Order: sequence, then C-alpha cells, then structure tokens
Amino acid sequence: MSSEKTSTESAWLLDAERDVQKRLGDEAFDFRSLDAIANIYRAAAAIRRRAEGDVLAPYGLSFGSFTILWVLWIWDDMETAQLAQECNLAKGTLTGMLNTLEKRGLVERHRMESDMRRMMVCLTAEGTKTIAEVFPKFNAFEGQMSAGLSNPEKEQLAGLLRRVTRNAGESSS
Amino acid sequence: MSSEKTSTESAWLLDAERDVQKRLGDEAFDFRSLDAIANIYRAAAAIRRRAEGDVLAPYGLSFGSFTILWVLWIWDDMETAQLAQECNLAKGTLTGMLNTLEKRGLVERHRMESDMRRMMVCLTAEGTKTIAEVFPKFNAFEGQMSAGLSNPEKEQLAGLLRRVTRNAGESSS
DNA sequence: CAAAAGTAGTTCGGTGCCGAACGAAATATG
DNA sequence: CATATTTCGTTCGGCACCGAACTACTTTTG
Repeated sequence: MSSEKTSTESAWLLDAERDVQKRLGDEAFDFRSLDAIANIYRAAAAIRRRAEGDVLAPYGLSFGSFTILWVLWIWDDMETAQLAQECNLAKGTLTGMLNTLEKRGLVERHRMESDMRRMMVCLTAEGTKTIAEVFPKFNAFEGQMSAGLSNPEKEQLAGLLRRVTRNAGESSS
Repeated sequence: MSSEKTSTESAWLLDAERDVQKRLGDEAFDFRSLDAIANIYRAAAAIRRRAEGDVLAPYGLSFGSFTILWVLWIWDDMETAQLAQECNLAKGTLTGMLNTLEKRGLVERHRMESDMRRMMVCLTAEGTKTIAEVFPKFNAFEGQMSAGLSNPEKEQLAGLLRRVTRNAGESSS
C-alpha cells in the first residue's frame, strides 16, 4: 500500500483513523485502545485461517482440536472441566469435539472411580502419534508467523497479550 | 523473560514451558514464537467472549455483526467483496450475516446499476442509530481490556500484531 | 455477436462454538 | 437417612464461519 514501510505499517489505519474521527466529531474517543484490541482479533483470525489451511487441514484437525491434542500431550491426561478451560472452550463445545476425536480414535474418556461424575481424558497411542507429528510443523508455522520479530519483541508481544487476557477476566488465578 | 514480572503473570506458562521441554526432549523448538502466537489466540478468544457477553448481547449483536455495522458506519457504504475482506469474513459467511442484519432492518442491499452482479451495502437509519449507540460502549470496553497498558505499549502491541498479520498473508498487497 | 472465460454473490453441507437447560452423582443439612 | 444443594458432564437450539459448488452477469475473443 501507499507508503508501506516508512509510515509504519498501515496506511489503511491512518485512513480509518481520519474517517473515524470525522464520523465521531468532537466525541472523546480512545483510538489507541481500539487499535490495539482490534488488531488482536485481526491477527488471530488470520493466523487461525492460515494454520488450519496450511498445517492442520492435511491431518483433518481444526484449530480447536489441535489445541486439545496439544494440551493432552503436554499434561498426559486431564479432566474435562480443566481441559475446557485450558483450551479456552465452553464445556458444551468440548463435549462435541471430544466425541469427534474419540470417534477418530485419537482420545479416550474414562470415568474416575473416585467420583463417577468426573471424566478423565487422555490421548490414545494414535493420538500421541498424530500430535507428535503435527506439532513440529505447527511450531515451525508459528515461527513463520512471527518472522521478523526479534526475541525480545516476541516476549514483549506475549507479555502485553497476557495482560490483556487478564483484563478480559478468564479468572485462572 | 524466564522470570517475567514475578511469579504472578503466568504460573501456568512456566509450568507448561517445563513440561513441554520435558516432553520434547532434545528436539529443537521455538518456544518464544509459540508463546507469542498462542497468546494472540488466547487473548482474542477472551476478548470476543467478554465483548459479546458484556457489550453486544443487549443489542443482539455478535462480534461479527458488530464489525459489519462498524465498517459500514465509517465508510458509508461498500460492496460485499470489500466488506468481507475488511471484516475478515469469507464471502459466504457475509451473505448469511447480511441476511440477518437486513431482516432486522439494520442494513440495506442495492444492486449497482453499472454492474448488476455487484451489490452495495449500506446502513439504514436504524442501523446507524444502533452502531452510534453501541460503539461508544464498545470503545469504552476496549479501554478496559487494555487497562494498565501505557499509550506507547498499546501502540507497540498494535504494531507487533500488524506485523504478524502481514506474515499471515491475507494478501492485501 | 456467439461462445468462452472471468467475476460477484448466493447456496449448501458441515464444524466450531456458545449458553441455557438438563440429568446424574456427590455432598451438605435437617 | 431423606432431601436440598452443588458440581460434574451432556444435550440441545442456534448462530458464526468456512470452502466448494452453483448462478447470474460481464467481458473477452475469434
């Protein structure tokens, strides 16, 4: 676009900024926050699409299913409530996705003896094999997506986002 | 980073880091990129949920519909292909959402005389009224989500995300 | 100008994903 | 103990969202 590198990144944004301010007139307006938050969503959507298209599609995995496998891979097994939280999913959503993954033989569910309400989820051998194969490619993809950022910049990005996520609640701590 | 701020930030992350490295063993592995990219998605999901729950739900708007109204508000009118791109939506998705918005009387579609394939979308008076009422609240929400970040930090966050988004392609140029 | 190629939108089938309502199991209370 | 409350997971209805096929219109080209 017009000036591309020099005027920092986004001609479109500057256009938008002008148009928006024209539209909003005198009204006070927090443009920096808008810019920061809007770009989170924009980046996430772009990344998700690329990840599913380029890396995950060959394995028939959605972004969400991949995340489930990944979490189970790292933590070995987990009950569904915690898994849902870790994957950023509503528990109803998780049920459906686990059904799919179970049907495909990638995960298994077991009721806990100590408390029959609870459900323990873990990877099957096939599931382990899959995530072990996919993850390195996914990680390489993440590298591509953050290409051009220095290590300190990546850390800074992660840190700023963590603060935003905390503002958005999600409790956790 | 390693020690970040204190242990507050993210106990989970440090745990994950350890567990992941244990799991991956010797394999080379780009943890900084993982951390940066994963947090984008995490933040986006959290923000979306909060936005829909706290700000948009009273108006019966999803995050996506809100974005459509916002874009139309700023640019007055737009044909659907461009609108889809601007809203980060597949064109098939946009069709459905425009149907919904049209049924609710918030937007209108008009075929272009010069080219009957093309469709011009614009806000109705009601749609304008709605977005004019919602947007200030949404912007206040964005402020809350980025609370604690200084202005330079917000700009930095936006800038870093823009670079990631560009890496994710989306063509544009 | 007629057939071919291209382009804008819609339709269609299928997940992803949510929140609210539900049922079963555990725990608390009388 | 019996019943009330809480806490799991699942079910259900509904929109968001995608990509691929399809339709209608326009432009190209021989």
